[in-house]
Amino acid sequence: MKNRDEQKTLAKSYEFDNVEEKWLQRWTDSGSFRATMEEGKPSFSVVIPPPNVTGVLHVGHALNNTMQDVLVRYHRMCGDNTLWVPGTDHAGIATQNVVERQLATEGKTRHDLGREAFIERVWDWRKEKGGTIVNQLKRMGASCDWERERFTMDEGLSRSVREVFVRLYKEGLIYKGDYIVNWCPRCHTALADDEVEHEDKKGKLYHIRYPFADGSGDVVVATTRPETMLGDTGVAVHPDDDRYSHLADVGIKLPLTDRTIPVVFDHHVQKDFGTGALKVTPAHDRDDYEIGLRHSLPIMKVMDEHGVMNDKAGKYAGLDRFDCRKKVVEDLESQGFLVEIEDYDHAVGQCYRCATVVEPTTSLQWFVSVRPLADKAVEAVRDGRINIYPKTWYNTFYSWMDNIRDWCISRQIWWGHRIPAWTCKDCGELMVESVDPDACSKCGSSNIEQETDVLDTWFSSALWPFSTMGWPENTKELQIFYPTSVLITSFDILFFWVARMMMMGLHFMDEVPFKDVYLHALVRDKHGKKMSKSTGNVIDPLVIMSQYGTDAMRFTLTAFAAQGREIKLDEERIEGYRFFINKLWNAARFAMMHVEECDASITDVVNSPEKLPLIHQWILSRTAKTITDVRRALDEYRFNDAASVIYQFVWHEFCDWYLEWIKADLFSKDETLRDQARGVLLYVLETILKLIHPITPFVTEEIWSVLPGDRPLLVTSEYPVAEDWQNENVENQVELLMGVITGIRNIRAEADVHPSAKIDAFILCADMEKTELIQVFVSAISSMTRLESLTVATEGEKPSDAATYIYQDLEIYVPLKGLVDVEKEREKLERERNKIEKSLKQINGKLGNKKFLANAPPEIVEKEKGKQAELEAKLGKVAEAERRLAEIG
RNA sequence: AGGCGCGUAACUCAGCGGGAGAGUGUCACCUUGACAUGGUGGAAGUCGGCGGUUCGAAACCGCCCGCGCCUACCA
Repeated sequence: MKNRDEQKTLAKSYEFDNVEEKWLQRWTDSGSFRATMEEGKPSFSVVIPPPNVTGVLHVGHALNNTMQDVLVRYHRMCGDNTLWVPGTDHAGIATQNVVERQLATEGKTRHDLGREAFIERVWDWRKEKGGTIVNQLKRMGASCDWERERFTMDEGLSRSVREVFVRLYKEGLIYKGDYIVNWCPRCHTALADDEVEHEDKKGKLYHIRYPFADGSGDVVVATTRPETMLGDTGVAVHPDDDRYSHLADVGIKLPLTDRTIPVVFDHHVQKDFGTGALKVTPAHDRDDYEIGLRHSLPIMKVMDEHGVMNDKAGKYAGLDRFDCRKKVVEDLESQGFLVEIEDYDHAVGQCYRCATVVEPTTSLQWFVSVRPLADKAVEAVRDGRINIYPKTWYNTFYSWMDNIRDWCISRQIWWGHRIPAWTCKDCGELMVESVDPDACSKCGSSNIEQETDVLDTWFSSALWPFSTMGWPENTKELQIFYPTSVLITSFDILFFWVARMMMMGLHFMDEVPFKDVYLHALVRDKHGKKMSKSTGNVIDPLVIMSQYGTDAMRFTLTAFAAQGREIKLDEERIEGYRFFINKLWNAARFAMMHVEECDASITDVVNSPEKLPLIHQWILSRTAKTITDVRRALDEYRFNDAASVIYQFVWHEFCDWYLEWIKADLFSKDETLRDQARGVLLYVLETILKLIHPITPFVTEEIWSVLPGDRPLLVTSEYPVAEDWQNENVENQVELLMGVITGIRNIRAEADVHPSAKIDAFILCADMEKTELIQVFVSAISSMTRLESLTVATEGEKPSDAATYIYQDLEIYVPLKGLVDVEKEREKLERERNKIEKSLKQINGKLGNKKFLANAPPEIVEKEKGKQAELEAKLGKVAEAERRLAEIG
């Protein structure tokens, strides 16, 4: 695998540029990301949330795909049949808008081209620009099976869409009807409820006087949209509202028109809002529409699809809806109907694609009856076939599903899956077929016409988990990889997408589309603000990757991905994690100095750890623990925990302690000691590389490639399995030695002893076992604390004129030959004593409390007693040191 | 209006019933045979407030104060 000429000394610091490019190429060339489908292996599959084909990688994508890639790489290394399906979404309105804008620069509209030519133009655009986001995902190292890339408009997926539509129609779950929908006057299309975004806006509330037809009085109504009054077909009041009970037979003379409209009684009206009277415009308001239905009020549309007033608006015809509003208000005022204008903040619905104010309007649309589908989805979540992480989303999910309305799936645009429905122009028969018909199925006429509407983009993405695997064919992929293992996506498309996948998957596959759903937070700036171009606080992952390297970005995102919290991303943190990558790099560089010429089999020494010196047993114990913790964290989607466990282990255990500790052995003339050190060192380094590879694939693969021996690529190596090496006794012993070392270093630092100055130290400890242990490690301790000599005894003369440090029941003394700053030393001891006394007081309080002794579990009581004894011993030592200090002073 | 979430060291956050933690920053000292993108040591917190449950609360419950987000048919 490795060529001789590739072997090189590792550079002094990690330079990612060439490394990243190189490995992207090799992973691809070696087919490492290709899904395997071997018999008898567990399978792990993920489908990517398909980014819009118009998309450009933003930090949300970066987070989402890092998380997926971490899991996918982890499971691939675990030996599972692993599939990650990549692809993009045709993004109906968004893509059409992009191409329309392009046409606009040529002074054309899509109507100039006509439907077919326009669609061709969109395909051209896609061929040219549609690969952008895919290439950016590749650059991140996303280990998708790129040969299986799908597009929601490609042939296979379009077939699935058509099949689903036809089946749902034949089952009676798709219907066509004239209903009120959200209409975008700019996009000229209907929008689903969740495609409308609500934003609080400052508006006005207009109070208008509606006189009775018989001139006997009037009623005042309030509205934020006075122009819609032209379409009013009634006034509604609450049936129990005494103020209006006499109006049953009185008509209303609608101002500015010559129409008379009835008063109806409806429970929907809030008695205490305004005057308790509501104007009813069934054609332009969802609630009014429903009131209208209940009372058989006529539906009168006064606007066209551009949001311009139509003939029904009388003299206002031709005015834009907002101009009309002004004019209507003027006229009402001049004719004395306007009572009052009040400032009023309220939520205004806007198109999620173009932010145009949405106009609720009745029109002929296609709908899915979602209730039966939604019930199945809810059931699957309730009985645990689908788990949602973090748990907090269950409530939101259920309440949304309980209130779900039929889904409007038709869109009056051109780019998308055209609805497979034909109408016979002769007999009016409606045909919905999976194969294009050429004649009417009823009268045989060939004078038939296909529906011009296309389907909501989310209709095709709802099928994504099975359509990408070849449905409706029963493919091997479906057998092995469906249901997928986990869906990782942002919470904001829980309903747009996740819920609909559940419905479609359960309905057509009779099985959930994924077993787990992990909903991650949105990435915000370091102050918690939404990133936006206008605020200028956008963190661009492409810039980050160039500046800090892809691994640093991936590690940062992984470390930030705690469940259920918004992610505040701070560029400084990315820099910090880049230092970590460099730290790992240098640790490897150091290791290479010692193992470069060795045979890879030197790691065999770990097979009998009990024969190894203590420090190696210690690092192997810690390694086993780390493997266990990382695996568990990844299995439970605790990405941040996985990252921090690794960070802590690599930096603070492997580098800070282990590498420093074994230097002596590595340079030793004793071959056994040296080879043991080399072997364990190489083993632990290999394990670390494997452990972190899913998070930081590039740097680990690079280091791996220069390690001794012929080795397959890291990306397809086996993920570490924890051996039975955890050893509490070993860890306690090393902990004690570390305490001693820290104590001596502390004395040196506090006493301002120059780091290179060699000094003597004494340790007194009554515990035989401990003193013996320390005896064995005198040389290691001395070299790590730069001692001239270290004397250990169970009892003996306490050196005078010495700085002191108390650790457990040990007294550590460093004689300073008149250099002891008595005052400083006294303060230090006092601080120490205060600290001990404080905790001791707490513990004594507990142990003196009968209720505590009676109620607390015995092991807790024991633990507290142990702590008490330890603290008392330590307090004794401190007191003694203080006494001696007083003698000197 | 309802729902959800968050307030822990200067900053960003972890911990979510048994001795207050990490990273960054900060201070002091240090180019010791991988790393100054480094090492060693230190300082730093009434865990938003008030009550309650408990032998024991940063954690559980209630209320309050601040801050986000989502949903909603008060026109």
